[in-house]
Amino acid sequence: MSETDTLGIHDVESCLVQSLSYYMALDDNDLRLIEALEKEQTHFARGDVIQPCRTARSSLYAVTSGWLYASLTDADGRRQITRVFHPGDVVGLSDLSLGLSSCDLVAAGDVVVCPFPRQGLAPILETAPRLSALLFALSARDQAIHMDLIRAIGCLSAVERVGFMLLTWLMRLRMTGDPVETTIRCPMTQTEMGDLIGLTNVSVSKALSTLESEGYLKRDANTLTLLEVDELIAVTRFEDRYGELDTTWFPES
Amino acid sequence: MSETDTLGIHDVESCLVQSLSYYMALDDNDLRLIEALEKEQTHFARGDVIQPCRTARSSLYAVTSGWLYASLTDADGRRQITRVFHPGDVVGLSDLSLGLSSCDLVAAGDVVVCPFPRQGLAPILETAPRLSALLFALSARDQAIHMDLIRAIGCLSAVERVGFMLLTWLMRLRMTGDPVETTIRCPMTQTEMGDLIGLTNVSVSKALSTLESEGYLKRDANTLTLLEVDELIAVTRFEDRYGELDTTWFPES
DNA sequence: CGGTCTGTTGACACTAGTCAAGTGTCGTGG
DNA sequence: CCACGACACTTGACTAGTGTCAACAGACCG
Repeated sequence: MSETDTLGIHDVESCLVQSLSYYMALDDNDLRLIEALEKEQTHFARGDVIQPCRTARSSLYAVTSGWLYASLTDADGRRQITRVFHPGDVVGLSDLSLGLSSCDLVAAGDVVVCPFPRQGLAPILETAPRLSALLFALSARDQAIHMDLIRAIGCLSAVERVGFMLLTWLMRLRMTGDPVETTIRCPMTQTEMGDLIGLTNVSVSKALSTLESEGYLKRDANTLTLLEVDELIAVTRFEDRYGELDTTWFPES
Repeated sequence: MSETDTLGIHDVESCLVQSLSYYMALDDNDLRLIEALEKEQTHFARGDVIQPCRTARSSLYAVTSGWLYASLTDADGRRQITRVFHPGDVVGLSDLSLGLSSCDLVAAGDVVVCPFPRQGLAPILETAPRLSALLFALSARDQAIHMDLIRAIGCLSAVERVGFMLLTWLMRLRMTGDPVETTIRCPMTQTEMGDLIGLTNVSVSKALSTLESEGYLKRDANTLTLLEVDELIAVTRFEDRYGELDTTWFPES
């Protein structure tokens, strides 16, 4: 199931450093603080519950590789996925205010994460105002992403919702990868996709077929290639939240 | 439309102080920093747009009185309300990361807010680690609230969604008011309610009638009284996010 | 080889949307 | 004081988009 190792990470460029420095220059103190968060790595396999719902004082995680998601399952079996995380993301900011975690964290594929306790944030807040501001901004961006999802589920048709989901993933993957990429290697099943955007697996299947027949999409195994990105953006009224981060209000370094 | 005054706020207990000190003891430095955020008050009337979508370097607001909401209107007229704010809430944290604001901010009734610029956060981050942590935790709680809304729109029936919405408001109002209150004086129209939970005004009307006929609810003008709170919580699988805030990870004072 | 999981497709049901008519309230202006 | 329009809400008839159910195909694995 899972395995913990204590390998140093100094030989590889830290995924969290890469992700955070995308937005802001990090000084030596920032780097040391971030490194402290990533000193432990844990592996999970597809379907593993990384952290169950209602965990007390839940951990935070920096994602090193793979996809994972936060989900909530009702007593009657209905499941809602509220957020999908990719390498470089910080997981768990949304539960910081809660004594018990609000979601299951589930590995969507094979995953490597670096868990760290909430107390790991205290030294950052005390000694690194700019890094604190960056984490604050990332928490804010998570909110913007949630609001976009609310709009998608509340306002868009089934086909539009699926297109929206694919665009969200593409723009996120472009942030830490090739900025003109059009292909997504997606480890999630159609049932999981449906649980994310409020549809059944059947509707997802039909929507993907429709997108394909209308020329927006090419499929091959679990690889999805978007063919008409700009048009899809227009149809779904998609807004990219990953491209830029406003840092003008941050404290001076 | 709107009116700005420069009255001191020292004579009345600040709504923001009241709301923040509900969770954490504030020291003199904290109080001075918060006071600086509330030095200006602005009034708006029902329907006024407090701040339009795509505003550059959007302001933050502390809500003094009244309800307001964040909404997004599509070109084809569909509108999604993503969040409703009440007195004591901090508005705008979700747009901190964005150069242009993602939502319209609209007054749901007559409203008094204290606007302050994003730069107002910098001195807090630099000199008040515990207050920074509290704001961070509030941003996290906003996320938890968004995730609950996503679940409601994605998983619940029309009647359940309306019940969920009423419970959310009730628990929020209990936080800064009477903790056993069961009555909500709601300034929002049924169309606005529908835009919040992904329904039409017609469905909201029918759902409210159903809740009333099943004994969950009593209505009188725009006053709503919940009669079977515990049962409604069970039916909608509602989780209260307002009761407690985990402060155990905060830096030492 | 059989079992499990994922995805596809078709028939049908049902929830919520759409449309429309009508009521009640409020504010304005004659 | 009443007439009028604007707006919020209610109710019923009908429609349409997804959900539900079921059968089946293909991939993978023990």
